[in-house]
Amino acid sequence: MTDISAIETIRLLAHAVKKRLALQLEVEALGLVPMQVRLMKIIHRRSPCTALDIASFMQRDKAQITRLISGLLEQGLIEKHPNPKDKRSHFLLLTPEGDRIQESLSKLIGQAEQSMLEGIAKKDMQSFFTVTQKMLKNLEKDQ
Amino acid sequence: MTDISAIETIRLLAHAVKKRLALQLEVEALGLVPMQVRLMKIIHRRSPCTALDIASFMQRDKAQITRLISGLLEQGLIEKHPNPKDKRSHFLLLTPEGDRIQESLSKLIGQAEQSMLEGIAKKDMQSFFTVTQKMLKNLEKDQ
DNA sequence: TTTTAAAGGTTGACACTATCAACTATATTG
DNA sequence: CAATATAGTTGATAGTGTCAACCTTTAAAA
Repeated sequence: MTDISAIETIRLLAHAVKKRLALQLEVEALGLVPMQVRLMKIIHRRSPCTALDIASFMQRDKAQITRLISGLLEQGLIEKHPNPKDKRSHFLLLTPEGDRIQESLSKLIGQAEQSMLEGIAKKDMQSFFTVTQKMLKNLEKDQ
Repeated sequence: MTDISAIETIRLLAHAVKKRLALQLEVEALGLVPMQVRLMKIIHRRSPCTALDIASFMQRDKAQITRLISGLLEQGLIEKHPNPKDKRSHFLLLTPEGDRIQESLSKLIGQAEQSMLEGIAKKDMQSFFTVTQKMLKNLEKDQ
């Protein structure tokens, strides 16, 4: 079927990415689900980082993020630190073990990304990011 | 958080699209789930169309597609016709009611897509399709 | 200063999405 | 003709996702 819409293209691409990375994660057998890996990346990159920050960035329900965080806490991959400015909230940080796993998975995901981008010119990727940021902005406005 | 990866961009975009369309679908109150709407579009566009065709196009498990099809059959939106060449298989077609709903939803989704693409130059969209097709091809090769 | 409203996070409940395995009937291959 | 593969179905289960209600804390309003 040729000539599919932008929306359908985005869906197919996202699903292909998801399957590709789920396969890899299964191979690593770390007992993590894909969403947890994403959280670890966010916690790694952003400091300080709260559940609300994550929910906001990923545009997900707080309930879902709370559950994913619980799982990571149980596995000793992250820890909670009190937020000095707000007793309700806590800062999330990777433990040494969490950091090690995050690094390792990041390498693998980076490789998968490189593979996905093979043969695509840098300027085309720049255009891709410009376009997708605009799409996101438009979708945000629609809400 | 700036400078996110292509993979994370794709995920965020797909989720934003999903939420946007799920909201709209809820407003229409048709008793359909988002995946069923996608199936109806595929059945509308492709003739003949089998469960396998859909599973293949969407890269999903046959079991999932079978269940989605069941739901659409129950709601009288599609019907099965025997495949003269293969007794195991059947051709799927929209009923008049299904066609009407498909047309109606297509208009709405088209509008949502137009809204999402507002302010994006035609040549940039062409580049977007070129890039995403290449990404899909690369991901396929990886499997 | 007190009252009211909102917010950060949690828990219960439930729906949607998704895959794997095993199965039956049919088609294909050797 | 026998063996193998396939189209679709069903059972089972996991992952994703949201809504509502709640508690404690913070912020805003009176």
